[in-house]
Amino acid sequence: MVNKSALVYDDLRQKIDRDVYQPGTYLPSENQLCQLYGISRETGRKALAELAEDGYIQKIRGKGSIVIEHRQYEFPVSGIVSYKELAEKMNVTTENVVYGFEEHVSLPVQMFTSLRVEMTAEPVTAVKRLRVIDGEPDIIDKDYILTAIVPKLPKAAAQDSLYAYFENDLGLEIAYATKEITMEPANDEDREQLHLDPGAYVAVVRSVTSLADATPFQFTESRHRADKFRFRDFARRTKK
Amino acid sequence: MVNKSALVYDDLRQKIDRDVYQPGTYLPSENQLCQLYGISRETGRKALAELAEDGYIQKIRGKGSIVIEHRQYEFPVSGIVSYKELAEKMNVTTENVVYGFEEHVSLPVQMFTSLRVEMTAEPVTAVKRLRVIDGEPDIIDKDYILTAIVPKLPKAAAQDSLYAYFENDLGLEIAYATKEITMEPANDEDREQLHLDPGAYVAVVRSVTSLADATPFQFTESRHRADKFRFRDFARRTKK
DNA sequence: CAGTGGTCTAGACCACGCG
DNA sequence: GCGTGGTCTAGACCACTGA
Repeated sequence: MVNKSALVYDDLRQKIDRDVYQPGTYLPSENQLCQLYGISRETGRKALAELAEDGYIQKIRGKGSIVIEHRQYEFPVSGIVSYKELAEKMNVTTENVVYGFEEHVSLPVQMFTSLRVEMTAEPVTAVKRLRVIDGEPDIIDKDYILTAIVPKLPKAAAQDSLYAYFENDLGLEIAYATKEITMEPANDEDREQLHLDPGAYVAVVRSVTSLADATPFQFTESRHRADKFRFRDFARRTKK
Repeated sequence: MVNKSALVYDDLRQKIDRDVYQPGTYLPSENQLCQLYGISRETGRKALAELAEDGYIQKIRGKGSIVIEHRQYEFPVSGIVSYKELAEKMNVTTENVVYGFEEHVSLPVQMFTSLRVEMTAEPVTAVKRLRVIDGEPDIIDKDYILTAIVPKLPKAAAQDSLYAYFENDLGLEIAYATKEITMEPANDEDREQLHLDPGAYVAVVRSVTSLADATPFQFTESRHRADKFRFRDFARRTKK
C-alpha cells in the first residue's frame, strides 16, 4: 500500500464531490478519521490540510472541518491542467489544429521577460495550435519546448496532448508553473485565426512550466478570445 | 514562544528575499535545520512545505531544497491581498476616492451567480471606490459587505482599508476567497471614471471572500483598465 | 554507502467552541 | 469539562541521489 494520506484525501474528496458529505456539514472529526481509516492523527490531518488548500473544506478549531461550496467543471480553472484534461471534464466538442511546427529555433525571450529574468535564447521546438471549442476557434496556444529536455517532439504529441506525452511517454515530472494574465490588442494572427474584428482585445496567458528538478522547460503563450475567457482562482489569506 | 514552524518559515523566506540563499542554491538539509533552529524534523518540514507551496523552493528527493527564481513586487499578485497592502509593497503614489456609499441595499446577486449558486438578496453596505495610481484612475472597486456581519461600516474605513478595518478593528478572521477573472466591454461608468474611449474593454475580477467560520461576507467587483491589468499566479501540478 | 527528502506513528500539550 | 483542531516531538522505515 502506498501513501495513506493520499488515499484518505481521494476518498474524502470523492465523497464531497458525490454529496455524501454536503456543503455546510462537517466531516468526521480527526479522531474519528483515525479509527475509520486505521491511521494516525497526523496522517489524517495531512489529508484534511490538502482538502482545505484545494478549497473543499474549511477547518474550524473547536468545531471541525466543514464542507464549503465547491464548484466543479469550470473552464479554465486554477492550477496546471492541460487543455485536453479540461476538455474531458466538460462536455464540449473540441478540435485541436496544429498550424505551426518548427524545430531548433530560438526562444523569443522578450515575450517572457516579465516572468523570468535570466534566460538565454536556447534552442526550442515551437508549436502553434488553434483550439476549436464547439465549432468556434477560441484559443491560440504557442508552445516553446526546450530541445535540451525534449530533443525530438513528435508531431502527433502536439496533435494529442503535450502533457500526456511529457509525463507518460517521456516520464518527465511536471512540478509547477508561473503564469501571468494580461489583456492586449489583438494582432493580425489573432484576428485571422480567431475571426476577430479590428480593435478587438485578447486575454493573454504567458506561463513558464518547470520540472520536479526545478528546470524550466516549457514556455507557453496562450491567446484567448476576450468574450470566452474565464479564469477561476481559489486563494487563502496569508496570515500577517 | 509561538509557532516555531512559522518562525522558521519567516526566517528562511527573509533570507531568500535578501539573497542570503540565492536562486539555484540549496537550503540547509532538514537535519541541519533541526540543529540550526532547535526543532524536530517535522516542524522544519512544515516550514519547507509552505515555502514550496508559495513558490520559493522546490524540494528534490535525495538532493535537498533548491531556491527557485522568485519575483516580488508585482501588481496584482495571486492570493488575497488588499489594495493598500499592494500599494505599500510598490513605490507608487496612490489615491483612493470613495464615490459611492449606500447602506441597507440588496446584494446584486446576478453579478455573482457564477461564483456562488445559492445566495439570497441579503442586505449589504455598498461601497464604490476609484483607485488612482500615479495620478491615473486605473481601478474601480465595488464592494458589497453583509450588514449581518458588519452592521455599521464607517466611511473612514472605506477611505482607508476595508481589510484593516475588518481584521484589526472588528477582529474578523478572513480565511479564503474565490475569484473569477473575465474581460468585458466597458460600461458608461467605466468610461467616465477610468477615462476610456468607446469600445474599450476592462478586466473584471469578481470575488467572494469568506471568514474562518466559512461565512461568505464580502462580494467585490473590481474593474481594471485593460492596459494596466496584470495577474500573476504560481501553481503546482496536481498529481494524477 | 551516507545523506537527502517522503511518509507514518504514538503521544504530548495547548487553544478554542459549546454546553 | 469534553471534544474539536493546532502544534510539536522523537523515532522509525522507505526511496532516491551521488560519490
